[in-house]
Amino acid sequence: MESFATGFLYNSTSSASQAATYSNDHNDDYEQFEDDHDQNLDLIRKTLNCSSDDQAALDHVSPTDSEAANELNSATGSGVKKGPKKIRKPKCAFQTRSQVDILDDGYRWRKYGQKAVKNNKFPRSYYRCTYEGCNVKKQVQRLSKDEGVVETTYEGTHSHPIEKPNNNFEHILTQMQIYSTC
DNA sequence: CGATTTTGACCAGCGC
DNA sequence: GCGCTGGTCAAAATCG
Repeated sequence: MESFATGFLYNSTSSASQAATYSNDHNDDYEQFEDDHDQNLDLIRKTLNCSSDDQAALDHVSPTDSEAANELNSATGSGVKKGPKKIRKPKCAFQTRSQVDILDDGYRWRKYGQKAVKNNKFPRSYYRCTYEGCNVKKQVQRLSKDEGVVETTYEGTHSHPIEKPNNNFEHILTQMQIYSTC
């Protein structure tokens, strides 16, 4: 399996927006990164290191920003009902060029949903970390405009170490956790 | 047999 | 108010 980080999307700790450098209309931009893995990591570092006021608005993700960051009241509550207050969770997204949808990042995930999304022929999958007490979620979606690109959105912060620390993608995540506020 | 995936239903937010 | 859309639940099915 080979995967390349191709672009960071946004950090939703704020609602400010800026030019959608990595929007679907710029898929050609990915190609130049394929030969240079270090450059990919540098790109991630640069983007994650942006202040929380920076947010690349990706049109098919950002509209759900505010509500997607709800506190996980449902973990103990009765199903779909949500609490009265919204607590925004750190959320970051990036794109990878990969043959597979599921990037093995070393954590154990359980799929809890899948939805067809607008303007995309591929469904979006919803995963939750299975570690007890860890409420980290992620969304995985393949771009219809470029089937080789998988967009992964992480929400929350793991409260435990990686369970399978010998994967190639772990290195990228390690980099991300160092340089991001997520 | 426990863990995970699948999938239809439900709910909330938003725009019109 | 209504319809659309995204996010989640939970029962059933499947897997290891």
